[in-house]
Amino acid sequence: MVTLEDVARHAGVSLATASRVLNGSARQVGAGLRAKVEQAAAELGYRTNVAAQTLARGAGNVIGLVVHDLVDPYFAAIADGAVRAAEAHGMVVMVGTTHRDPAKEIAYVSSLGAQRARAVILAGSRTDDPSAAALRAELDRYRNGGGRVAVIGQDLLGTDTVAVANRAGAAALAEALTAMGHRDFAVLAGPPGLITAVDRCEGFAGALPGPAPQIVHGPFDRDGGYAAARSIGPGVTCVFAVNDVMAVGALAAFRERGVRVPDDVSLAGFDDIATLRDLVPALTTVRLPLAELGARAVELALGDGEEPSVVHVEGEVVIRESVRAR
Amino acid sequence: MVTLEDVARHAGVSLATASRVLNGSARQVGAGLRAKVEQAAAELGYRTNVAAQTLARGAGNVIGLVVHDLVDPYFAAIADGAVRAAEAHGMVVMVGTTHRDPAKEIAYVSSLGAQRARAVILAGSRTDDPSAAALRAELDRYRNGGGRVAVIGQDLLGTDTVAVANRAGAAALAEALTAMGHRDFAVLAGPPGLITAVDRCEGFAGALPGPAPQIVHGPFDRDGGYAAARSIGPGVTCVFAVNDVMAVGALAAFRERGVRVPDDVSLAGFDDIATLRDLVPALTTVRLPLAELGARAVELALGDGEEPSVVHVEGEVVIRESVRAR
DNA sequence: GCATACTGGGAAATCGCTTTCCGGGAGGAT
DNA sequence: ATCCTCCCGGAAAGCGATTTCCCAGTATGC
Repeated sequence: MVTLEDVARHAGVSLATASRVLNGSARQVGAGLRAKVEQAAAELGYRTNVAAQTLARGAGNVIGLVVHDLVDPYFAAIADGAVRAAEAHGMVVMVGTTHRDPAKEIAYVSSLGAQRARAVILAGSRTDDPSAAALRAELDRYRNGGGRVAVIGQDLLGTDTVAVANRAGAAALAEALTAMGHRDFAVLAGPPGLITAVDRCEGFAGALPGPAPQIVHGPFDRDGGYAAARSIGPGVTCVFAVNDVMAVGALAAFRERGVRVPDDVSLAGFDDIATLRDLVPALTTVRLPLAELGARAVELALGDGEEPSVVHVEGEVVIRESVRAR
Repeated sequence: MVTLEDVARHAGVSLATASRVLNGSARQVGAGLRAKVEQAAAELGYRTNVAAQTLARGAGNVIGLVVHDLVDPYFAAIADGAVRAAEAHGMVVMVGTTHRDPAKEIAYVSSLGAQRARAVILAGSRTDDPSAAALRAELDRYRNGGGRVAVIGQDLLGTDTVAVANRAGAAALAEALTAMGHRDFAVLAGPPGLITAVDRCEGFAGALPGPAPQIVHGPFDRDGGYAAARSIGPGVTCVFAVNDVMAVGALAAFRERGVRVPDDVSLAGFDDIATLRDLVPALTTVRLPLAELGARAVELALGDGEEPSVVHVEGEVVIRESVRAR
């Protein structure tokens, strides 16, 4: 491998000068030497050793992104946004997938700390269980080492946050559905302890003028929606799944049982994942700018680093065929 | 940050011993000292500085994965498999997305080289255009620096490869469709220069006993399928899209124009992406073990490194509702 | 014309870890 | 008891950059 020293020798300058030319520095270098160094680097095919650079500088160019599941379109979209934004800043993204295991989330933060990652971004909502304390401890340690942390979702870790208006979005959806004549709702509410799920569920229920909705708990994924939909009691005219992948599962369950959407029951989700586009019927949902969430988190984490700041993002109700007025 | 030296001092041993205990080494360390070091590390909250380790060892624990688009379920599934496999080997994955720009692909390989990444995995098929030479040059340079390269798709870069039997899979599909009574086909063939697309198209066409299929070229993504489907001529009873996302687009186009699938025309894709599961009608396709592709590529790239080896993966025809016998 | 910046170049000290090499002590064979 | 191995601990030389000083040369202010 060609090292900086090789380049310097080849160009007939000192190591310091070569470094200043090739890897950016506050100091200026004269045009003549600068050209010589650049040419030498090109001829030799020099490539910076990022590990050495990271060691010397004390900070790397890696941004860590921790998601639950890359196959879930929700996280895929966020990751996409994050990768693009990182790229624009000359950073590169390392992804970890936890598959909803809090221990793995902690392990990833720890590993990213070891990498001296510039920032870590946590996507995917937290539960309120005891492992949260351990995660917080790990994050604190990471930050004490000079790292930055940004969270996508709820503002509860005391860090930079891209906060999603889950309650408001769900409430707006509830109002829209009510305005279309629905009164008897079921909510596929996800896991009882998952903050995002709880917020959406409560936001929705709180905005309902009529009777309290039927609440069905279950996993936060497609199969969770599928299972939950099968245990909805009678008399419901409209079902709200707290995220789109659950709604997709619910739709499959309805289809299998011969329940027609929207003729027999209306259905709405939350997130507006890309794959909804080709679903029949098209799914009513609350649109979130997913790629933007990822990108904003990156910007935040790369920001100047004063007080932890919170960016608020709102959802927009999108009514599609899966809901019919009563 | 607490360094290894801090730990060594705290434990009253030398740097070398601490290193051997904490970061794995061929050499043994006596039980007494080992315990002291471990305790000191725990008390101080020591965390290895990976950058320093990489520098000293000359090889890091990063695997680079370059895909076209994380939002495409095909790549998401591959990435998921790769991340899991990497994790099992104590490695971590850095993803880059090219959005089908060959220049970006090269840039990522270069950047991964600078990271001293242990291996880079290229997913997403290549074109046969001139930039291929530049990519090859960059890959060679990377390998000369001691890196490993694995490619998912076609065996044409002279590296470790997870080769997909595109021709055979498409041929098997053609036979299955023919056996169901179809004779008049259209192929949504993707871009003319894209190897994967060409292989699937030719494999399909070559296995057809009847007249040559109608070939419609277009982009390799959902919208490409949508557009291509709209320009299919009359008389066709069955359409083969060279990948699933294109088939999904085609389905949307048909639906909009009132063409019923499978009543008016049958439709098949290739890949068996996860999102097909909730499509109506369920899509006939050739199943590829996508996550496994990613995982196998990682194994290959981490293998002992003799001759470049090629793993062959076959597709399996899966007939679903979107195809009807004639 | 002289003191005072200011500019750009280079020598050398880090950064935190791995690993080679050296050496002392324990154990086995003769 | 002597000699040879092993075995394991430590000192120190890198790994490839960045950055702080130090310095000479030139520009600036009066």
